[in-house]
Amino acid sequence: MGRSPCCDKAELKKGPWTPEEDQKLLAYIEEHGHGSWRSLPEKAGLQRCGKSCRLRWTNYLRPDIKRGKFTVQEEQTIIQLHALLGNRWSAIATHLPKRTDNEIKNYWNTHLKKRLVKMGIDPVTHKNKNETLSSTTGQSKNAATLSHMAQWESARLEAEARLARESKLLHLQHYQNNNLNKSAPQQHCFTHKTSTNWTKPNEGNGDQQLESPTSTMTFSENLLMPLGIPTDSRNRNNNNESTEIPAMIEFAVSSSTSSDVSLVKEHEHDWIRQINCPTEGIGEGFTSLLLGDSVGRSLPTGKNEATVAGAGVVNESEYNYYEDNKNYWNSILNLVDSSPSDSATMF
DNA sequence: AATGCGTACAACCGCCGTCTC
DNA sequence: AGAGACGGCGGTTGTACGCAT
Repeated sequence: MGRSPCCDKAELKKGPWTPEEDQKLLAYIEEHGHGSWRSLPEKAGLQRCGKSCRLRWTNYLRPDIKRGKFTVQEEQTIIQLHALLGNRWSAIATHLPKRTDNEIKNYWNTHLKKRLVKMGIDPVTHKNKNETLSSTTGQSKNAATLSHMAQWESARLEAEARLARESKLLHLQHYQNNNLNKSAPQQHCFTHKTSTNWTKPNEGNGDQQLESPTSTMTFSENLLMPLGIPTDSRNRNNNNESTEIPAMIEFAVSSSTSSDVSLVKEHEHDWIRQINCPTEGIGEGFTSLLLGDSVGRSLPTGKNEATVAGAGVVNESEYNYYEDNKNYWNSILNLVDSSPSDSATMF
């Protein structure tokens, strides 16, 4: 019954990884793929638990990780997604290419959360704290709205997970069919072209030519497009103009099976309807988050230039970015709520 | 120069759903 | 069927670092 224990914890090393350990892990995965994490440390000559190896790989050594400062756009995305998903870092990370859930989580806790608090925004509800305190009757509605949003997003994630499983199976079958003649079964967890010049994630120019479809969810490349992980997030509209299609929209458009759609549809209208009512519920808080002083450093006021606490001056590109974001969320709402009679404009 | 404090982030911990035997 | 390992996830902690005093 069951399996043998993962590792003999008594002899395992803990704490920070040394460059030598990193090198061993990298070299092993480069050659063999990670395979079973449980057996990896022994094969790679590491005195580490498999779990520790996996974390080191996924959070630090993976070649497709972008490190360093988060851009304003990334910050906005995190805030927006956090408002929608809460502390579901892995889900948020799937919409931020090359960022790990751990990194996003850390960044939220050390930067964004504090920034929102300073601005008087509740980092949990994303509502202005004054509004939260003043509207006791609105609290239940807010909770209901959040609940509906959570239901909707849960349904979406459920469908996403199912699709991932199905696609993984398909991909595995495809891989097996194409590799019957190969002797050693290799993990296809990433594709790495430069086999000799590994650079540590903190090094290099951030545009390393390392191709890897590996996300924190370890999808194959076949999965990235339907799940909206931007292998190429550019899309064309009717006028053949390049437009940024939000990841969630891509997902909704291209990957939902009929059952998935119905699953999602069960929940979507309730909270969309509530979001459409701008005087109550999360819509208000969210709108104020995006329009008001919360992320004001990238938003213009009525004046030529706006300076916000610790933020600096808003320039034209930032204003355009705001406009993009406005369109982003309107697009999400319009797409999700596909009924032509309902125009889901919240900004 | 020494000390204290705050910040950032890598790494660990524990839980949970899934999978394997 | 069910025990137990695996892998993923979110929360928390430990520690290195920078800055102020």
